[in-house]
Amino acid sequence: MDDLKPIRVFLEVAEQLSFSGAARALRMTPASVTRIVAKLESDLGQQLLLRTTRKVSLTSAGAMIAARYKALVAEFDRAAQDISAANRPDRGRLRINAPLSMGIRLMPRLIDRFSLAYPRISVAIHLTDAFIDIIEEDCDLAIRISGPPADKSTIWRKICEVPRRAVASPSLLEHMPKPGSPDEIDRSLCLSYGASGGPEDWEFRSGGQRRVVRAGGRIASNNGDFLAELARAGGGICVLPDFITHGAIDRGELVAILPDWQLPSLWLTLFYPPYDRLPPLVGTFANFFEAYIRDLDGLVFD
Amino acid sequence: MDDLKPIRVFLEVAEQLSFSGAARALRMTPASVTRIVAKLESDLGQQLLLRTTRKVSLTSAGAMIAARYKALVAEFDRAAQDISAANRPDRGRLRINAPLSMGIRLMPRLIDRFSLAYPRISVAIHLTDAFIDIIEEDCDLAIRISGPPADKSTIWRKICEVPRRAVASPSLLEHMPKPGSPDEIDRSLCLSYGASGGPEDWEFRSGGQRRVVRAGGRIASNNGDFLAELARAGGGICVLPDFITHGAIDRGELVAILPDWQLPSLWLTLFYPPYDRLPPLVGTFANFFEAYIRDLDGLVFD
DNA sequence: TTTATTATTACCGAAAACGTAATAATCAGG
DNA sequence: CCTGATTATTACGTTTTCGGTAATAATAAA
Repeated sequence: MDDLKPIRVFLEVAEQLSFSGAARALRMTPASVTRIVAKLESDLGQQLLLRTTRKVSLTSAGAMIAARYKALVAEFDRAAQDISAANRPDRGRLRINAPLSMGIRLMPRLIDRFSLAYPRISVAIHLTDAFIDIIEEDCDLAIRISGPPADKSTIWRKICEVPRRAVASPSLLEHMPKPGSPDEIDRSLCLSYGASGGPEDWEFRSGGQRRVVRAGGRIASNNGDFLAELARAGGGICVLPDFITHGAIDRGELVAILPDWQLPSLWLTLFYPPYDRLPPLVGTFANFFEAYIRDLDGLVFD
Repeated sequence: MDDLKPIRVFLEVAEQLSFSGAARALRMTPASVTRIVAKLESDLGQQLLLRTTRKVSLTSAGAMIAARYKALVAEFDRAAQDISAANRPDRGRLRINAPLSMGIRLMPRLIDRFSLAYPRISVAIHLTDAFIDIIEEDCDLAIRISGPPADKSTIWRKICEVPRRAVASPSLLEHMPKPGSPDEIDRSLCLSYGASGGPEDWEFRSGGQRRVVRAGGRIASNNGDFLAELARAGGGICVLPDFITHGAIDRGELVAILPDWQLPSLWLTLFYPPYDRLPPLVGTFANFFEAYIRDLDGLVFD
């Protein structure tokens, strides 16, 4: 009832006005053609063809139905062809998810280049800092900046590391003793970053030493740019990726504190939904993305 | 590859974003849904759905393909509905074949009435006196006037008899002795009717007597009206159905000769192609046709 | 009349579809 | 943290369907 094959067989018979001719054209036996057309007629409840052993012709109903189905089958084939043609690495639609601060700095130029290189690929960018459920969200690929991923239900690909440093405004530093070690940091001044609004652990390392500062100040935000602005205004100390702070540092609006102590880098990672095999389009973007980042000079986006 | 069922299943899953939900909606087991969708993905060579045990979502390709196929399946269903709705006795298209002389007199008014009674049926009338091969010609029903049919490859239905008589013009009769018996007819004056142009046998009966006149005059035609006109002009004697000659007889332009001798009537017959079962539309017309002829007063069409 | 081709049917083996049951993974609630 | 419920999936056995071969009846050409 839902099979196009009997319809195709009938159309071939209707065109050739011969069962055996249709059988030859479709590489099947005349017996099959007979059976299939007979079943189609039975299913439709109307006679489509008039046959003697020597002549075949269409009934009125048969002619009408053939015309109708011919157009429909052609449309179906066109759709099937489009669908298989769409399964190519250089055309189609991509839904990309990226974090806000990084997305605003990096993605516009990157997507512009990508779109130039692959004009047949359309891209939808969704920017959010939420820890999205990559499979519930409708996206083909998510860009995240975080620590090494632990989630096993997703596939990820590390692109590069994202160095961070602790920064504060010069004005703030004037009013407090310049810390020589993490232990000397005033924790009430620490602006913590995170979705929960809870405290954040800053793990400083220098040589063999390791100091953890629990940054649970009065102010927290899930947005790095907000924290950077706050720090620039003298509101506290925060730990942020360099790509957020380097502009302010160059202009002297922010100063790196504890320059001899390193913080563990975050990872710039591509997350995939649990594909059985990667769609060609996603692979195309992933490769482009990796190459673009590699060619950047030290993750300085703007 | 030509089956719509996997597509329907996929569309249901895509809509509900649930395999088991789709299974319930389609009255099948979740196992079947899984298998069918998996096979569809394999056939298309692309992943359509992302699934964990708890969440299902569409890939980019899946969303595109679902949209495309949804429209196509809807069209297919519409076509199927149209086709089954067309299988009704009161709508559709009829191709009718009728002989010329009779068709011109009878059919216009008949078809007009028919069309009024069945406004949803469209009719194509093909007029010809040729002995058509009803199955090679594209027609659903043929009206013929002839002797009792012998063809066994067609189905026929006798509607009524068509009386004939021998006629000539009054002027012709003035110049020859009025025949009292068929034997006295001048055979060189006999105009024969027939497709072949060959002689025609006229079988006169009166009481128990029987006389056969081989009408093989100098002039023959396959058109009754032509012969009637020729006879009216004094060109000879011919045997024609009353419906052709009665007008001229009423006006005195033709005169029936040998009024005491009867010629065997022809049959007005409906011929069907070798249907396994009669299409409803054809039955509708056949019944209408028979009733129309029955209500006519002595086959006087005009 | 003979021969060849046609559409059809019966029969049989192969392939596909289906349902049942079992399994692993995930979420909700106590 | 644990239990129960629901999910998608897979394995297995059965049933159904499909397809080819061969035989049959009918027709056209030679």
